[in-house]
Amino acid sequence: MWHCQEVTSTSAVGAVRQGSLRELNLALVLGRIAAAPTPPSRADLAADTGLTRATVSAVVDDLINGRLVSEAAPAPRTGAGRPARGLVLADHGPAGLGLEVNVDYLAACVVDLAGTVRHHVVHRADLRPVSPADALARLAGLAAGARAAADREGLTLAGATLGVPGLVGAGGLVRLAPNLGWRDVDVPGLLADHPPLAEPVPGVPHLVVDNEANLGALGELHAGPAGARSFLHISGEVGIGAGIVLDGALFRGARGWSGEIGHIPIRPDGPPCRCGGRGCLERYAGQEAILTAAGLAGADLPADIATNRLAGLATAGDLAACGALHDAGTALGVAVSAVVNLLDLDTVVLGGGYATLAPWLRPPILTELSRRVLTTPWAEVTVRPAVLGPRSAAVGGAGSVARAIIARPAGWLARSG
Amino acid sequence: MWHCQEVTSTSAVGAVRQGSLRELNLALVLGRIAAAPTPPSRADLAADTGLTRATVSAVVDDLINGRLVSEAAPAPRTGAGRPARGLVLADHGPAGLGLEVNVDYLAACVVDLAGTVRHHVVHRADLRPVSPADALARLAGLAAGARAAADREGLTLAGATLGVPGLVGAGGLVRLAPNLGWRDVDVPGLLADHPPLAEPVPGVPHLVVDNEANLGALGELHAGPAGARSFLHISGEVGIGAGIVLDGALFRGARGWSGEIGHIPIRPDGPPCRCGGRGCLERYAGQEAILTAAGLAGADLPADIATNRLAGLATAGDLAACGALHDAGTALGVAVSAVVNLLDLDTVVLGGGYATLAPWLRPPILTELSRRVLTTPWAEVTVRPAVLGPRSAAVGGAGSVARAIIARPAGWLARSG
DNA sequence: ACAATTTGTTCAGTGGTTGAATTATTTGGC
DNA sequence: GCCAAATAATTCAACCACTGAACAAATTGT
Repeated sequence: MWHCQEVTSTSAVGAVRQGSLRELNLALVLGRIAAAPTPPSRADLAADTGLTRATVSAVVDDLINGRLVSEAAPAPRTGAGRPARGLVLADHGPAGLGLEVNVDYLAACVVDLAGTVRHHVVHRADLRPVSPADALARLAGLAAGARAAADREGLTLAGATLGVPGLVGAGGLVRLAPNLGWRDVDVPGLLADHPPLAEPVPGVPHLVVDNEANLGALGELHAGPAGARSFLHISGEVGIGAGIVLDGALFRGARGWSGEIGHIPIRPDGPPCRCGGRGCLERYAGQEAILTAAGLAGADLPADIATNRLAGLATAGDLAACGALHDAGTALGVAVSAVVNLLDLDTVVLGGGYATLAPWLRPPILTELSRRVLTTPWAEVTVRPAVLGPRSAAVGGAGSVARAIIARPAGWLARSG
Repeated sequence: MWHCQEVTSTSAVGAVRQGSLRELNLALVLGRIAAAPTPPSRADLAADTGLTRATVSAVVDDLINGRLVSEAAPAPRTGAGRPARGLVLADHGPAGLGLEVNVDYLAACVVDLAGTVRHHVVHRADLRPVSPADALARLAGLAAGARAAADREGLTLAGATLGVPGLVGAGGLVRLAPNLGWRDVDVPGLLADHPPLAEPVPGVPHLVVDNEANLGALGELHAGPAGARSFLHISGEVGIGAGIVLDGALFRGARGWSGEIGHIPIRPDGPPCRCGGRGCLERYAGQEAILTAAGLAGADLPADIATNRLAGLATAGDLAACGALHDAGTALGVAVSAVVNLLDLDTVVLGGGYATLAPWLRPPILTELSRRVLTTPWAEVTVRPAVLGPRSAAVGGAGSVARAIIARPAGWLARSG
């Protein structure tokens, strides 16, 4: 008579008109095709979704005609019966364009519906002395190349996402990117001079500008293990950012500025931080702090080179390097303990520069977690490096465009008939 | 050509069958009636939702027949035309039962669809020496009284929610309620001996057991200002818990154990905490810490009496009391800064015992926030006491049952025809 | 009294799902 | 080699819920 069960709060969706039924079922079926480990048949989908086979057939026809799905060999089966036709996401339909501006490189990539990276270019350059307009002009060049590559592959770019290392406000305005030296840069305005980078598709924004750590988290969500629905993705660059994925969706906060984990207070009376606070995490686990403690501060190397050298020293057993990483990991562990106590996450992903340094950061983080997290006796917390490695923002951004189409295929289908 | 806009991740809803259309529109229309500041007419709802007036009429007929909605005087209007008939949530339909077991009281209340508290009983008793079975037996007595009250008012109890000050696992198992002395208590099992407290309604669980701070947050969500969609509700009792509301939904975490803000590390090398960590917030801002600092530790008073006395001393300008509250507020401010940096929340609600102490806690919290939150220059953070006051969990739990029916009215309508 | 206006209902029409029957294509037994 | 069994996919009449327009109802203002 008594039993307990959660009521998942039905998110108040808008008006449900007549045609919404088809829209919803297109999204439902396409989502199942995307999530299936092997190419499902129409019959599998009918059994899986609860729709009738007739409806699934009609829906799948629409998806195939719209170049979102194509037929392939199904999962092998034994026994009698007409063989199934497997359904997979099309490799010749829409694709997402991912862009990234960071302190010492530009990147562009193209990701198709299945999440496969079909094109990826990284252009190394120190962007700090370059004006935002010039940096974005160079980026537009990379984007044009990516578009040509997409055309060659038979893909249609349906939207673009740009990652920047900073706070992004409404309308793509970059409020503050301290390590790039940007302040109140109107990115869409500056990119408007260049030819548009994607076809207009209803429901998919032409250009989204987002924090680099957020996009890294999205990349991890789609490229990482399928079960990971809630996790913290920490991006250790010059600053420390974090993308928070809750229940399979990026959580952006009231104004889109969530994830500023670098300024969580570790020691309230610690050394002052440029943010105005004291004892922020960045002062203990930021790139500068780690390199200084490891004795690599004077070299003034590009970030990725310095990180690799640090990893090399630590592998060789260098005491200063190991000590620096241990201390940084301990500080990270204190901050992550706060986050896990607050949000009850079961997974923490080390991304950005931390992806390379994960072997040394992980043990002290786990030590602090086991010491400070209340629920440790009942539940493990997994700490692992990002599967996409240190430069995941562009891929994550491009993937998020592809996922937007999978989440709402009706927009793409309405594009041109 | 370039513009920026978020793609809200369409949460993958289950199968969308034929009848789902009606289910969704029932929820849509009922939700608008619940959210409207004044009783809307059918025509208002049609304009508001985008459905046709014909559809709205049909949907409203179902809702009225199912005793979820009733007609009332509409908002006054000037000008010509047939007068509208206003629609309000029924005061004679389903209602939620809210229960709470806390350290020094039991509570039961009945909340109707509109969120009105129709019955509320608080039974003061020190529950620490009482066995869980006895405590729940007493609670069942209060619940029976609440059910009788609901019958007298013409209400039908559609579900119950029980709040406890501790970690709740799957199936309503209370893993740990330290201040109550409970460990691995099977609450639904112990309550099964007593007559069921609510009618079975599809889609509404008979009994949900949840953390008291979570329920307080839900109460705040529904009783507080309509605009508050994301906030942190801090419940300061013997321990310090928090309920996190994100985008209008309670965030429970991977295992339902989110909100353990009391064990966020404030000073990593601070005094040891009973959780095994060091320098946890609870050691600086927990009830015991505050009362000790204020010189009220020896009195061994019930929590609410002690809190009121402390507030009295602070009002009178007592230096020890003011200093204790200032220090506690500062520690809270450090922890809240971490949370706001991480989640970018725009509102923090002081609940539980903190509701009474808010006038003294607020200033030091704001000071720390302005110092430590990166986005302070662009965005204010509101810190305010809970509108439901210090004993909000039972009301919040009962309200969540009512909201579950509003979110999915089809279950209630299918109940008996 | 009557036009204007707004609300709410009725009703034929339509889009999309349903469920059963039908066709298509393979395996396995005789 | 042929046929029964089995599974996949399609076709089609029925049905459900929404749509849009016409209509009835109830009030205000001239």
